[in-house]
Amino acid sequence: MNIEKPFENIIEHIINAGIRPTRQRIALAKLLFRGDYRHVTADGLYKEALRENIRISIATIYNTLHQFTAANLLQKIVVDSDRTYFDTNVGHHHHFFYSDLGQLEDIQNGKIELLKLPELPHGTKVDSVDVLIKISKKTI
Amino acid sequence: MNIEKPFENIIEHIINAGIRPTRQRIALAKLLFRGDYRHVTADGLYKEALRENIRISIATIYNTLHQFTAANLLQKIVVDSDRTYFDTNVGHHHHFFYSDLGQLEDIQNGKIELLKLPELPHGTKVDSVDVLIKISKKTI
DNA sequence: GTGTTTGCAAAGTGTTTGCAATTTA
DNA sequence: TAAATTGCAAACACTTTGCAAACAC
Repeated sequence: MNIEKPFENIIEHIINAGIRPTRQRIALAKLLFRGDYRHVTADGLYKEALRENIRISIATIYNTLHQFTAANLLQKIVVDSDRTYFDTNVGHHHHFFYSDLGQLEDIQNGKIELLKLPELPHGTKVDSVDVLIKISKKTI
Repeated sequence: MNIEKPFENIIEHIINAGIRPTRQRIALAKLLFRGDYRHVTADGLYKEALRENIRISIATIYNTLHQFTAANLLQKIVVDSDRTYFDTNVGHHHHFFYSDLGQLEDIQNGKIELLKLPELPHGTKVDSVDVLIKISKKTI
């Protein structure tokens, strides 16, 4: 059985990433990194923080999301042009997007495979390959 | 050899789509549908129109792009959260995105293949499957 | 003529920024 | 106490909207 000290681990986590563990950043890290992978938007995380009585401004939410992203604790996902999503799963993987709900869901690695990549335009290199499967409720 | 009347064809094109061929819409359609497939942004198309001495407002650019999209003359592509791209190629295909340049390029059909799609969450159906390959200039 | 479309300016949305006050090390 | 961070309000970029004037049929 694995005895954890989740709180300290999260602080270590962000310290190791070279980020000063301020009250706000610790609070957000606790929301983000305690448990399953998550997909959050700035506004969603802000509301969640308020609900949990974390005193924080939306500016700090944005700052923190970007710092965490720069430190590779989060990954930015582009799904629709209205809002930016951040994924706590920074490994390489693809996504379902529930168009109806505006919600992202990871596709397990290995559940999808790209056969045959096209040849790249001359003098370029691949930065990322992303598959996005948009889904919606089936109507009989 | 195929003798075309591109101007009339374009008008027919939008009339067939159930869109009234106003001066502005014809002008934009001529920019968009005369020749190779294109990827445009609202602002890019606006500047291009101004350069060609087409008197039009940015509001009308947006209206027209949306009407054309609703009529399936254009397809919206989500690449980055700062701007919306519209693709004159409405067939199913995937994209390269030059991160450096903010430019989209079609991947020829058949150049990429998805092997194995994941099973969908229960009660859902696929609306679209998009592959986006971000590329940038190779630095030796 | 009548209903549609245009263009302007104003409003809206999500995000970023400048800067004084606060907090961290 | 020096340097980094926060939070507010203002600024921003892109997009949408309300409405009177112009246009298409």
